[in-house]
Amino acid sequence: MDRYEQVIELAKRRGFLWNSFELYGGTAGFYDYGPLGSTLKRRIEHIWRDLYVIQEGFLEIETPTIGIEDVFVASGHVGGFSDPLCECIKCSEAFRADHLVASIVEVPDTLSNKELDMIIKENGIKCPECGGELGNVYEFNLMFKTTIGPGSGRTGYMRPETAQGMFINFQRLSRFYRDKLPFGVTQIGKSYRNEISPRQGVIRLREFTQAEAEIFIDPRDKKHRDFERFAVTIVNLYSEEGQDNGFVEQMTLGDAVNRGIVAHEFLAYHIALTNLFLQRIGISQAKLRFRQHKRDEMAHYAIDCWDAEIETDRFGWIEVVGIADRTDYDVNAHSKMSKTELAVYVEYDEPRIVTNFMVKPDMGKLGPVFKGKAKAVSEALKILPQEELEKDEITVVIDGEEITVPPDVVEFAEETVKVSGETVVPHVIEPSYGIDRILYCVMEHAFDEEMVVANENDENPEKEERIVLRFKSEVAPVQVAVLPLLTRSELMIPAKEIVMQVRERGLLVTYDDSGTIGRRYRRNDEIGTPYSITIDYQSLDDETVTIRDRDTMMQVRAPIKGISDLLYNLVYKGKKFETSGMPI
RNA sequence: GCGGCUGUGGUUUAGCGGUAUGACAUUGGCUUCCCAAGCCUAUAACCCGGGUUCGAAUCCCGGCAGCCGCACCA
Repeated sequence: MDRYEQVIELAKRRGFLWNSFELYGGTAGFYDYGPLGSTLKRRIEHIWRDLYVIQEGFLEIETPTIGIEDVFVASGHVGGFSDPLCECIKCSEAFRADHLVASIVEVPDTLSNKELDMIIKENGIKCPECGGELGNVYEFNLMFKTTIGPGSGRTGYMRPETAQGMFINFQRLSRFYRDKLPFGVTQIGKSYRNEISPRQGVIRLREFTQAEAEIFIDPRDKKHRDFERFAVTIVNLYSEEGQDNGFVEQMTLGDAVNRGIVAHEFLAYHIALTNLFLQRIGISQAKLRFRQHKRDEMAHYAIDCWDAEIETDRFGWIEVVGIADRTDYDVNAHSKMSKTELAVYVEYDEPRIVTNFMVKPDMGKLGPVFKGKAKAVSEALKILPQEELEKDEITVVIDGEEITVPPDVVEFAEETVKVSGETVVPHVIEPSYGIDRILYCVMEHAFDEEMVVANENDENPEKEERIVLRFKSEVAPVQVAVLPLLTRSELMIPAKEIVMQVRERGLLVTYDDSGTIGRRYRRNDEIGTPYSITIDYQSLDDETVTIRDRDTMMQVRAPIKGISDLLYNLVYKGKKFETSGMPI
């Protein structure tokens, strides 16, 4: 059994996650989160919210998981979120049609399917595997399609990313932030991709949870005002150059920006923030790196893109976060599709005096002469240069028709105006997290087996295996277990009182009196409960209980009074276990 | 989507033509019991559908799912 199997087996058995629809045989690409998995996921999301929503001030929104067709036409997903596939008639092998013609055409990804078909036939391209005839090129789109409303309805798609919901709300969000760049917005929610053949369990799902931030910044200034905070943070950078030459560099983000490895401060700041988040939830530094997208794999609209990658036992390095500079691509795309200006007016520090050449067609005269074409004529006049307008006869071309305009219908002059700012289409920095993958990595990195002495009092102590999930206490689903040493009412009653007290403090606590104390400790080790409270007969004499630390199995004794505050500080405030009571 | 291997209680595993073996876990109980102890008790399984057969978990076909390889992963 490899580590993946061990983790998945534990996850299934102890209620973290399992394949969906098991009752009916299951379907690949869908997973259920059980009671502990859901809680773990919420805690990871909660820390994400703390960093992005509370600390950074990128407030959260929620938009539908179904989108209308226009949205994804504009975003390019209807046309582009698909690949032209081509199957061999003989051996049924499927190939990317654009890859097949790559040696013949320079820009194969711009061709239509018909063009691809033609090129394949004309050049007699055969199946690279068996040499058989190739079938027609077809598109496989990875979006789930649906119908909105009854009957033929209106086409809708399950969103393939939460991002579009934020872009299309640009105007309202910009107004919410009083039209000041930079501003950010976040969304945590489900996205959907109809993967051809999802494998690798929770690593590649058809329905998955994303946590995304879209940060709208001034394209002319990609410095970050708080960059100092992370300038000395050291991360593992796997740059384009590093990938070509096979090295990963540890360096400060300040150096990375200065040396031009990371495009700019804003992107570097968000690499640091991702680094901080992943370590806070328990990803080990040694198994975390940031890989730069190589020029040819980067989406055409991005300037620079870094993936946070986590090393796993079975799958190697997997991508869990993408941090991209998406430029103004999306905002422009939606602006064009919706015919709405999506931009921010940015005032200059000092107003500028600008001399402009102004053209004012007289619509009162143009209207009666040109009737329906008047508007087109006026637009054409506006873009004419001064020397054309100074001629005795002005000619413009409307729909290929040459039209002569008398000079008296248009006034023009040079005007000096005060310009106090300009409209700017913001660029977007996007950290995009795959929460499900991250959750799996947190479980795998927390998973540990160790050999411990079974019975300390035994003369020849035997070692036995202990499975423990070493979760950071902040993400552990169950935070405290309360265990009466024996199933005796004199111990059970005070134990239940402690449960109530700890619950009041907002901690997730379980009560367990079934089986021996050792078994109950191990049960809690296996689900990663960081602290266990045990009530014994001494508790009845002096109002104290023992607290056991999951990782070291050490115990201290502390008073029942104030135990909930103590536990809260242990779980959330980094209080040291050794200073939490009398050592035993 | 293609090829190979696989599918038995919650988990893991034996059986491979006559309704199923064991382990761990789980339930209830006993025991002043601090690291999966012991004793008693109870619950629980042949992936789904079709075929062959007197009889199928076992053989055959199809489906679904998992693993490995190929392809795919904007």
